[in-house]
Amino acid sequence: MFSDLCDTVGMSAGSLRARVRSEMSLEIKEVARRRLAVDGGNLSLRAVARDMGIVASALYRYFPSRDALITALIIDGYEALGTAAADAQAAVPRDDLRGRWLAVCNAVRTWALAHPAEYGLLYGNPVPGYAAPNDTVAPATRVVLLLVDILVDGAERLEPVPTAVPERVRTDLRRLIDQQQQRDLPEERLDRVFIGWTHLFGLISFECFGRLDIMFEARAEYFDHHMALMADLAGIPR
Amino acid sequence: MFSDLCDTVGMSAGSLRARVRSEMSLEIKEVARRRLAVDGGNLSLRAVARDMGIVASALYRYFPSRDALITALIIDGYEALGTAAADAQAAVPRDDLRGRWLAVCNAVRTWALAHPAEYGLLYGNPVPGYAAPNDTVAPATRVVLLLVDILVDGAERLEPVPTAVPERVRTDLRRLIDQQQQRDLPEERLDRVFIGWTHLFGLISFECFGRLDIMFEARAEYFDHHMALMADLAGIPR
DNA sequence: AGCGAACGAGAACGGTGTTCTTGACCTCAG
DNA sequence: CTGAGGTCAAGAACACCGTTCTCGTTCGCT
Repeated sequence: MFSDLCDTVGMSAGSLRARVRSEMSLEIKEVARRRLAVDGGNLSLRAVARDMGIVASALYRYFPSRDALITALIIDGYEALGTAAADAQAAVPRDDLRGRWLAVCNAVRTWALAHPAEYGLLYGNPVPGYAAPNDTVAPATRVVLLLVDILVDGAERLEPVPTAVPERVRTDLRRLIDQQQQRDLPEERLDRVFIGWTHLFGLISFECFGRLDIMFEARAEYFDHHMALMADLAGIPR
Repeated sequence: MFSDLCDTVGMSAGSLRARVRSEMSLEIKEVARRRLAVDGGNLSLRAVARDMGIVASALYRYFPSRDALITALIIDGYEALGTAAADAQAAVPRDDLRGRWLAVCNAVRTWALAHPAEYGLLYGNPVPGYAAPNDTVAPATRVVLLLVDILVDGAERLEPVPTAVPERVRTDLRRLIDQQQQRDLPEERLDRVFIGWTHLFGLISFECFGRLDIMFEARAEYFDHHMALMADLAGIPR
């Protein structure tokens, strides 16, 4: 999206100017991520600029506003998270459905615990006054699509799942299936994916936001236990 | 906690001063809640003061800092949410276990959708630089305790639940059971309560933070569908 | 009746995001 | 090779923000 910006400003794509410009954008985001990790959710442009030995207004050459920078961080975050999950899954044999399911879940948890502030950006409170632009919805779907892939891949080996899904919910599911061109995915199976997806991020948010701190010590086992149950619900054989 | 403050400052408990003081505190919180509902997560003391026709520094007579005001709002929020859930459950016949379960879940969802900014305060990102004081943990447990109550009340009518719970998780559960003096609650049953509890807030956070907006239209049915499944998992008979 | 505490106003400090102007620099066309 | 135009960082400025402090005023209790 910011490469677009370069073009609109009238810089030829491969020019040296454009290269240092994009490197500068990368460094700004990198420093911002570090600040985010240190300070928590409130990102200060002036602090980022200070860390770079630069004045705050200079950042506006690269990002039109603080929200734009945050948006870029969010997109990068979704992509990093999606990549981490995809890589973890790729390391598991393709026919080990349960292994892939748990690998994805654990990768998401690991990434979230390693980048709590970024995770909060992605899955916590919407930033006030800030409406997530459409650019964020595509990267945001990567994790759930990974889960879908697992069930599509192993379709014939899955255990049957109850078909009782409320009619209007089934309609929504049908629409989503059509949008994603996954014609051979039954609604009740996608339903179970969404149940696992909801639970995955519900539990990680609880852990990441500190709600389990005083309750559970064996948080890794607790997480695996939950996600194994979700795999059961999705009909993934043991 | 702020009545304590009054005492420490040296005001006799029932005095007129103390009364107008506590009324003032109430009004500040009320105005702050309205601001929160309008502006979203970022609460501005100056805006609150402006709404009250008062100067910002005057607020410091009643709350020692912005964090303290937010803490008060959080505690009030937990209590309002807990009360809403308890009231909804009380309106259902005591032996209708599933009805009570769904009533609690729906009450939480309804409250969250009616007070999204407050819900974000309670269950979203931890406020940056702000560590939840211990005063908030007790009110925060009310909802899950309501769910526990349902299963304890109907213990003999519940369907059996798999006893396979990882050892270290079982230890955590055992400790929680002892802390809450619920000696007759099996670990695997409490486990299922926590699964439902996690899913409840996971799904509501998704909905409240807008993650379901473009995916599901039948959100109420979707929610009921999920929570009914959680009731199944907890062994609540149909 | 008078003392002292609580109060609200206001100024001040250091922080924030954002805008605008200014001057230096680089790149490319003539 | 020179000049024009675009890009850049800097800095001042503006309007906010939380917080602290000081200053009269007010008001309740003894």
